[in-house]
Amino acid sequence: MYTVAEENYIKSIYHLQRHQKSVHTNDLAAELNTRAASATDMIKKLEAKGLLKYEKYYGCSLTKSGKKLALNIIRRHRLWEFFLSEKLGFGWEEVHAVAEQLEHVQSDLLTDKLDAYLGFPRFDPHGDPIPDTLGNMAAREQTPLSLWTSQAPAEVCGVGSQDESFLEMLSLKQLEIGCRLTVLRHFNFDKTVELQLATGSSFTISEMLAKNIFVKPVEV
Amino acid sequence: MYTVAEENYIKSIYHLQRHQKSVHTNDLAAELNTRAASATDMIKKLEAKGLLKYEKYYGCSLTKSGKKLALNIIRRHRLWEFFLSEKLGFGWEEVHAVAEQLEHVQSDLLTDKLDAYLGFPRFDPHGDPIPDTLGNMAAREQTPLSLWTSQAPAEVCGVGSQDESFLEMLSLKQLEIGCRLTVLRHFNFDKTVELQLATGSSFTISEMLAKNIFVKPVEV
DNA sequence: CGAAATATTTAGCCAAAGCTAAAAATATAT
DNA sequence: ATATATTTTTAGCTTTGGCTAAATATTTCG
Ligand SMILES: [Mn+2]
Ligand SMILES: [Mn+2]
Ligand SMILES: [Mn+2]
Ligand SMILES: [Mn+2]
Repeated sequence: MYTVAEENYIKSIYHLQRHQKSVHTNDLAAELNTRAASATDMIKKLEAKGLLKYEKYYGCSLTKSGKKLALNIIRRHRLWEFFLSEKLGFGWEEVHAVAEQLEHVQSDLLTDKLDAYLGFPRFDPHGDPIPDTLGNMAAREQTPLSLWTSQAPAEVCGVGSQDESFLEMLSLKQLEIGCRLTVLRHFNFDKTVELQLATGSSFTISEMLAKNIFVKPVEV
Repeated sequence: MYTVAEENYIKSIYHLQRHQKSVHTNDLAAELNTRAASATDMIKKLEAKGLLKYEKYYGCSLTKSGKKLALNIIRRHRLWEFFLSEKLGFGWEEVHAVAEQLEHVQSDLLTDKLDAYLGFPRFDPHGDPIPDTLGNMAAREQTPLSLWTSQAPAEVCGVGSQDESFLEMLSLKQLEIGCRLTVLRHFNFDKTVELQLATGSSFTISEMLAKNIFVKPVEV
């Protein structure tokens, strides 16, 4: 149906659209490690296929059918990540790269059978919600630790990057999905955050790290 | 490492090589549903990469490293077929098409973890042996029913085609891998074969069918 | 406002993998 | 042994998805 390149563009546009209303050529090119000229070309092709709306020099945004396709690709990606992590024993820093390939296997039957086999999981190993067949998914709560001011205990429920070294660092510091902690204080000078794990150990993390760890209130 | 097209050529050449010493351009093109001119082009590219030896107007044959690659692709293909059939509940006539896509996911870690997860299976759902990491696999016994003259009970252990309608027909006639039967007689006139299942029911199958069902003596 | 900087598009390339039609080599048949 | 048929290769074209460099539009700043 769609080429790998087309699917990668659609997925990237979808992700960029969460932050901007309209997706700019340069941002898209950066996201896909390609050049603006190439992005412009592909945007035109995707518009011709009715997957997005495009206004010259302004940007593009997905149509209904573009969004539907994006959600299907994201569904495949996250289901495979869950499979790799849960069934095959991959580390959460390893799954993304392999899922980038697996997400392009086109078979709705496969996707749905995989979903059922995995027990209809609602979140991938990074805490991102998995869309169902219709494209519905859990709303993501993503308060970054950098903005978490409450004294109440918090639970790590997501991460803001798929970077391998970032995820490895989190594992090393025992900061994985589901882990509980309290924020002891925010240092205003350099925006570092001091926190304490449920295990008792406490330490300080950089602003960059704090921005990429999402937490939610601990369920009662 | 290698493109999908390259991998498909290598795999086809490997399969054709079982029958001919040297693989001819036309046969290769037919196998891949493409044209002789395209096959010639790709053969040259693959020779430049050291995967095969090529003599103009004569044909080509895989080098050591070409064979190694072919076995790795076949390993991936058959492991995925086993996964789809065994874990996801696909029918044996459905797995081949999906495995054609999955076989091109390139990650040795994935292949090996999948192998372990599946319990190191030795045969795929069609009875074809699965190569291990080193490329070793069980020898296949493939006496077609058309040549099985013994009165002794035989066990179905392989099929000679991946065609969906063929495999569906076999399921319908209860002729699946592992099934036991005895050959009652060969009709010389039209080469049809009369056989009897372990269930007691007996019927006659066409020459074409008989040629594509492989059997072996029942283990004692 | 107008100049400089930045963003985007266009034009003109390239490589991969396919195709058709024509040329060349090989095989077959009279 | 020559003529015919088949197979294979070559030449030239197409599409997809890249690229660079130049042109054009937009934004920002003095
Ligand atoms: Mn991912
Ligand atoms: Mn991808
Ligand atoms: Mn198969
Ligand atoms: Mn394939």
